[in-house]
Amino acid sequence: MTPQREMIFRAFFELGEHVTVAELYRKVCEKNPAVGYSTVWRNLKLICKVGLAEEVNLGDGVTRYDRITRQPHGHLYCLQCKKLTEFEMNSITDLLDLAAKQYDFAVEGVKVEISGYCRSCRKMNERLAKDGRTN
Amino acid sequence: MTPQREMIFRAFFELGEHVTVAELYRKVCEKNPAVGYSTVWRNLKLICKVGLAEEVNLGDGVTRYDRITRQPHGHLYCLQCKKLTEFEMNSITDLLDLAAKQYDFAVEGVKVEISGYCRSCRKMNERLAKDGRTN
DNA sequence: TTGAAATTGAAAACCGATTTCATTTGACCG
DNA sequence: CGGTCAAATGAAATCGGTTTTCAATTTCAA
Repeated sequence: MTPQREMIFRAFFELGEHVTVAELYRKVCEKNPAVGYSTVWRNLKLICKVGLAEEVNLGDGVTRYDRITRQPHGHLYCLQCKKLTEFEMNSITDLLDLAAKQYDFAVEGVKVEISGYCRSCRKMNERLAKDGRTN
Repeated sequence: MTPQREMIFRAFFELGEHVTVAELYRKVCEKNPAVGYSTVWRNLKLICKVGLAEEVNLGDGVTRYDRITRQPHGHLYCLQCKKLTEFEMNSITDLLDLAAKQYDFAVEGVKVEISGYCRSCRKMNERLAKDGRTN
């Protein structure tokens, strides 16, 4: 266990969910600017390999890393502000397991992503639309 | 409507689901090798923009394009043979809509991916394991 | 303490996605 | 029919995140 590794692991768990390599790298640099980007990347991969996190891919070009929590959860991804919100998914996983069983498929992981528009972005859009009309 | 565009649209719908840009490009080149890769890419994007397909991201580095079908469906992704299988998802989307509603989230799209091991890969692994033991 | 194995940092390589730009083409209007 | 102009194309360059390379350093067990 090198000091870099310890620092990276700590920083990862201090940060919230959905961490990117760049974010973690920035965080680690605050403590020790000498740590290399590739070291951060490799240790993030390691965290996944030992089962403490998993990669999340939203198709926006960057890989995020999610702590693996006791509760399976899905993601609400706002297409406008890009914010990621989690929702609990207990009842849904049962259904998914059932679906997989029909194909004799051994489930390792489940990813559910709902994309759309969050409340605050919709409100903002409504306001902007109104302003637009009155001008 | 240019001949390239028509050819690309046709080819996309002739190919099965989960098409990559490279696959479509190859397919189009069979008919007309003069068509450029970027044209294929741009038209694939266009197909998405007009609502005939959507991007699928499995985190393996390449973007796939799925025809939008009447039925919402999820994906079974075999971690070993990389094969993608679809499963019908009517009852599940109801639950997901419900979950989104609790966050006052306006749903645009839903993606469900189950990763794991398909039947045939598991069978093969069993066979290999047995062979290993008897040697 | 010592040597093998693991880890690190900097830089380069990689690779799919996307953009640039000069050129061609299609659609529309008179 | 021309003429024109916006849209589309093809080749090549660029972009940006990911991953690898490699020499130097560090860890750790014996």
